[in-house]
Amino acid sequence: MAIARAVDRRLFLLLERAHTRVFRDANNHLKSSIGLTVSQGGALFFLNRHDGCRIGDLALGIGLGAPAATGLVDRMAKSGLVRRGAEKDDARASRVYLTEKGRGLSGAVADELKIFNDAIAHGFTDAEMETVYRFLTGLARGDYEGKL
Amino acid sequence: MAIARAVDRRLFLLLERAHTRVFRDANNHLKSSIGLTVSQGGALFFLNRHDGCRIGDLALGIGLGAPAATGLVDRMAKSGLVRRGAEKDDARASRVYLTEKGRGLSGAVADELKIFNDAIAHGFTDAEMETVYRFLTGLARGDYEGKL
DNA sequence: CAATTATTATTCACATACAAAATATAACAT
DNA sequence: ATGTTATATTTTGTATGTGAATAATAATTG
Repeated sequence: MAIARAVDRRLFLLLERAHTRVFRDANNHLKSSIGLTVSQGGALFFLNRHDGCRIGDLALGIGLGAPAATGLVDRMAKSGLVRRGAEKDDARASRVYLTEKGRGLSGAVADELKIFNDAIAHGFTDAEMETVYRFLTGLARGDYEGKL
Repeated sequence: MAIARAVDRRLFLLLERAHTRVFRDANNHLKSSIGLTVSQGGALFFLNRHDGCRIGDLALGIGLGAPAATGLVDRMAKSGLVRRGAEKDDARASRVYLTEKGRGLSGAVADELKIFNDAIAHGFTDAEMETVYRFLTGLARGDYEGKL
């Protein structure tokens, strides 16, 4: 276990590096192909199947805090991808709707995501990717928190 | 492959979510335990074995672009973790040295990273973690770029 | 019904990262 | 030596995320 010990001290930092690199590349890729950032593309992808959801649902749905979702929607509204709408029965809430432009682009986002996903998974068997999915899903869900 | 197809369209977004969640928790954890952010902790961890390196080496070493490293060192210098030093033979370059405070904290950072790494890897066999490492290492190295 | 508590979203101050451009210096070539 | 090219870092402008505090409204409770 001598080698594993040296390595496991870097697992978290490795995740950071992997994310930084992939996020940077994906942003450049997406910006040049359809003119969107990764965050906005992800939001569009979510909204495509939850059009008209609340800001809070969007935040939950893509794993962000409320302030991040507010800002994201602001920027997306400014560039004409979505519009805000009021909630009939609750004046606190506000809903997010795709615009024509936003809906149009969401298809392209899905295509680009497919390309990126395929590239990332290349060289791994289905069984291996199953493990990777389980790992990432556990992280996204915060499964590790009980072990801290 | 019907299910896999639906899933693989989300691999990249899953990575985003995993990162957002882990980064947020790790930041809170590190801030309350030793008063540092994850980025600053990672830099400290690197500097502990590359004390006096150039800004560019730090950027490369932790996988950041040069502007990000500049800003990180600025903030760390402001909070007394590192100091900048000139490079004798090259007036363009500048070196980064740990302060007493910085060196003292770098040990605590390593300990906290160990805790986080163990929690994150919990529930996976060595063989499974081997796959995860290979996956993340490939991402950090940009192996996928040829497949785009 | 009035007072308290909960919810939904936003604002604020800050840290982080990027790309592109600017600065400064070094190295090289003519 | 001088003009060009390469290198190292910083500056600028934008996007993103956080936590804490605020506002506005809803729901509950006494």
